[in-house]
Parts: sequence; C-alpha cells; structure tokens
Amino acid sequence: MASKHPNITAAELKLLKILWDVGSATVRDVRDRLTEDEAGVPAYTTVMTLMNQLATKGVLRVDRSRQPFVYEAVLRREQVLSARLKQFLSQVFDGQAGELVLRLIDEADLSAEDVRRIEARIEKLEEDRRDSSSKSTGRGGP
Amino acid sequence: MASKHPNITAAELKLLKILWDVGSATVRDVRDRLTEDEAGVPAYTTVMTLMNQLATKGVLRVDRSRQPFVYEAVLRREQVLSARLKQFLSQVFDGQAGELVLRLIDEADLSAEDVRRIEARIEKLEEDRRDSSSKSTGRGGP
DNA sequence: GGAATGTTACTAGGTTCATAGTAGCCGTGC
DNA sequence: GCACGGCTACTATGAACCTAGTAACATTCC
Repeated sequence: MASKHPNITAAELKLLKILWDVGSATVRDVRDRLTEDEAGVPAYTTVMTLMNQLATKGVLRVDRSRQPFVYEAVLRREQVLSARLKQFLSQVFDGQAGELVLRLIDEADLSAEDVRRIEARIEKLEEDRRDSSSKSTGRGGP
Repeated sequence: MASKHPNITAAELKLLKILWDVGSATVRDVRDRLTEDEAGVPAYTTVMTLMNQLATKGVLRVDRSRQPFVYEAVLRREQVLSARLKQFLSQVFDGQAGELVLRLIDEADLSAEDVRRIEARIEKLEEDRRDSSSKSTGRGGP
C-alpha cells in the first residue's frame, strides 16, 4: 500500500539515495554502489529485502518484466527529504526553525559558496515579504 | 555506563526535554507535564521505565536519597541537540549543511525576528572569516 | 502497628528493524 | 533436456524500542 509519507528507515534511505542518483537499478547494481561504511557491505539478500520493503511501501516501483527486476524510485528526493526535515525539526527542535538555522551556521562548516547562497536566499525572502506587505504599509511609493 | 553520545530515542527525548526545562523532577512531575499528543499520556510505569533507561545510559542522574526519587539531566541540551543535528545532517543530507539551511529558509516559516538573527549571524561569520584571512591575503592596509 | 496509598523493581509482550539464509524457479549453455 | 548459476520468495533471528503490568516495598495516617 502506497502512503504519501511512508516511514523510511535509515538503511532504506541509503538505498533510496542510490536509486535517486542512478535513476533505476537492479539489486546487484545498488549493492555494488554501497560504499563500505562501518559494517561492510550487507549481503545481497539483505539489500533485496530492503528494496522489496520499499516497494511494498510504495516508495519504489518494480519492473518485473525484466530479469533481473529493475527498481526505480517513485517518491522524489525533494518530498522525502522535506518530510524528514519536518519530522526532525518538530521532534528535536520543537519546530523552531530559526534556532536550527543559527546552530547550523555556527556549527556546520559552511563554504564561502554556501554563505553566498544563503545570503541571497535571505535577501530574496525579505524582498518577497516587503512586496507582499507593501499594500498595507503604504511603503514603496514613487 | 555513561557514554558521551548515548543513543536517545524519540520517547526518551520527550522526557529529557522536560527535565531540561524544569531542572529536576520526579517521575510523577514529568508525567504530569507530558502534553497529550497523539496517543494520550503514557502510563506512570512507562515513564518510569524510560527515565530509568536514560539513567542507565548516563543521561540522567538519580537522587535516591529522596522519596520519590528525583531525576536530573546530566547531559546539557546543547550537546544532545548538536549530536542529533550532526547525525541527521549526515544521514539525510549527506553532511551538506548549506542545502539544509536553504531548504529551511524556503520551507519553514521563519519569523521576521528569525530572519534578522540569521542575517546578523551570517554577517558575523563573514567578518570573522575576513579577519582571519587578512594576514595571508595582505588586504587590510598597514 | 496496621491499612491505605504511592513508589520502585522486575518482567513481559508486541512492533519495527537490520540482517541474512534456504529453497526453489528460470533462463543459458551445451 | 539437463545441469549450473543467478535471482526471487519466503522465513527467521536477534536487537532495540515502547508500552505496561505485577508484586514488593516504603510512607503515612490513624
């Protein structure tokens, strides 16, 4: 059954990311791309189990007309990451996004490029807000 | 056994937050403060079990000289939230903090105050970086 | 001191999760 | 057509987690 926001576990997410990167892949393809992190690459059948779980949840689509089966992500990266972020934000930071951003600026090492982009985005956000409130404030005349 | 980064589960974190807020509390105090979310307030003994698990992990200290026992957080809010953030950042966003910040700016609804603070923090960060690179770039005059 | 009430210690059940094995199926190569 | 190699389906195990109950213990109030 396909829910719009299925619960995706950590191990599943790792596989899903690979699917997003390569577009579509077989179990073997995915397993080959798993970088050895701590505990080594999981067994072939473990990867298959996880991918089938994802398929059951409606996160992946399986093309069974090909042999071996070809898997492909149904949910877009954007959706999933946003849902995860939202959940994390409320669970850990009680929804206080401002706090989280400040902390990231302080603790994560942002590149100069990152900083530039963030500034631009903040600038844009403020402009948008000025524009949408200008009719009521009367500010911004000729 | 007290580890510096024990695994704190979602249910445990909820209790821990209360402890951070009130300083120290009994099982009953904590339970009384649990706001009814989805599934109602858990049983008294459930709260106790969780708090004892936290104590076992070294997250809480228990004063057993008082009756009922009084619990208090050992780990500071800062440490725990930072560790969680770090884990989330690497697990979901592959460590790309810039991406995460941009997404928050776009999707979370930041207050005007939030935006102000973020701007200031970014400004400060850039100043710091200018200062620390001025000796090598030769910029900044005699 | 004994009953009532609250607290703690211990135990347990049900769920999700990560991991993987085994048996059987299917197509290929000879 | 039959053996072999890879693939799939099904099943299993062990850990972590959330929840909670029961029984024993302490405290207090008469």
